[in-house]
Amino acid sequence: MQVRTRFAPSPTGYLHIGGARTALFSWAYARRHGGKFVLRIEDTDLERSTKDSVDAILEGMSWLGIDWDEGPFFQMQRLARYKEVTEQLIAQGDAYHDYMSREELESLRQEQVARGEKPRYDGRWRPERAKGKTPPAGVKPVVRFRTPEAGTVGWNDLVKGPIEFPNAELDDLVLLRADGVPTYNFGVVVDDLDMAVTHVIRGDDHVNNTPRQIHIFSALKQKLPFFAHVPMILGADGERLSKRHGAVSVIQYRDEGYLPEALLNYLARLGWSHGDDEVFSKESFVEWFDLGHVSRSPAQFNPEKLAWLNQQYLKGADDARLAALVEPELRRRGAQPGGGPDLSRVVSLLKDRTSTIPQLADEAMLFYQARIDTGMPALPDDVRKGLNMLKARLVQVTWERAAINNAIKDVVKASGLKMPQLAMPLRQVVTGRTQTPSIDAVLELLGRETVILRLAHHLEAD
RNA sequence: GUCCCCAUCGUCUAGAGGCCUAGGACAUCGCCCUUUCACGGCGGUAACCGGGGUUCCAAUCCCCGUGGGGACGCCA
Repeated sequence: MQVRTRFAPSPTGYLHIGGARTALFSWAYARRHGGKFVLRIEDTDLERSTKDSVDAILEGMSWLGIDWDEGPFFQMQRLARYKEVTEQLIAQGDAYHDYMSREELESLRQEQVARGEKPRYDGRWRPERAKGKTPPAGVKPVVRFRTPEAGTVGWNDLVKGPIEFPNAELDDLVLLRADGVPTYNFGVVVDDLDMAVTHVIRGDDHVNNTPRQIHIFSALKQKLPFFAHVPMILGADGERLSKRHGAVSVIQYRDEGYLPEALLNYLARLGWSHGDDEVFSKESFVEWFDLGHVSRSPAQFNPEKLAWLNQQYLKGADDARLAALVEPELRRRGAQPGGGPDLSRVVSLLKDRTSTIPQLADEAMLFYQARIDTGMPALPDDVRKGLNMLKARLVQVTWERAAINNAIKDVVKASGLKMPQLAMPLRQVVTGRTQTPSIDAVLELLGRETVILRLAHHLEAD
């Protein structure tokens, strides 16, 4: 049997973290088993579905590197098919027309809730109950599924194990709205069947839909796919992930300077594990992925760990690639990266000190600022003297790190200053900062001209 | 309210009855490295929700409680 999985988002917003992880697991399962991964857009919510959302979802997936083999298919282009299946179900007696108005339904629900019952359709238009009733004029009916009333439905969930529902808990769900658009539970079943999906891997929030879908599969006399329900991702406070938790959109992480491989690794590791492995490639993930090691309980999103992972990937990333990501950030900060030292070398020096691209850009700014504000009080005389000595030495020295370092050490010796007494003011005068990489490396990259200029400027002004 | 699911350090997790004095990672604390800050290295604090069973033996199996999450739409 060829494994076929799918990701079926509804285009009502960006691709969020939870959806991305579901997609990732589904994708990985297909890849792991040499199967196919299908993308299907569930756009039957006419009110909320947008083209922009479709684009945003595809963009998010592409950025993460989750590729699909078939699709995207759009449910709204398959209406004829849903109608056809509906008619078959009606003919079989497994579905029927329901003429209840929304208002009637609403008041029924209110009564039920008031009585402490589960709100549900009461089956008043079921064929066996509607005998002799004449449909009200002018009402366009919906089509409802005739759910079995006795017994139980269950399945062996590949993540959660056996799950069972009493049929008495289920009511007759709407399959087709009056306008001929299918509802979620119906569209899913028809599509998963038509697209030959073998493994339905989806979010935990669909567990309650599964029994309804199983009934439809059965009425259609089709074999069930395997179901695997992966737990939700919660915010750092344990609440359901939402906008107020900061970034929840995949694209937002791109824009905030995370590397796609880092987010992918983080998401893979959230709710799934492979022993003690923490940092692993996409290839390893595909090779190792299995549903048996997916956690059964919800996981809290932890931004600190994501940041750490991003730093790991930053450290190992190619300098030219990082330079290309940092450059626009520098421009945004008003710098002209073309004028200063080679950005790749700057990035190489700084990349293991930061955890995101914008932070890297912040650090890199010192190499491209036209003017620096040292914010220093007046220098003591001996330090002034030392810096002047150093300036004189630096004018002549071979411009490379070791020689610069020797010059600094010589001045320390000659001036009687301690290393920190000279090095700290030097750092601050030249970079405007108290924390930088090794000062000799910074000076080398900055270039003789800039260093002398900045030294001279400060020593005169002081 | 009803139904479904879940429960190991603050967080992500390892753990399939004896390998557990419960392991790893993030975070946190301390030390080392160092001209600063990082990086890195070493070490520390920190968990099996509670109660009953089953068993020679339970973090692992069963039951009850508690807590958390999810679902009850002509949304998906």
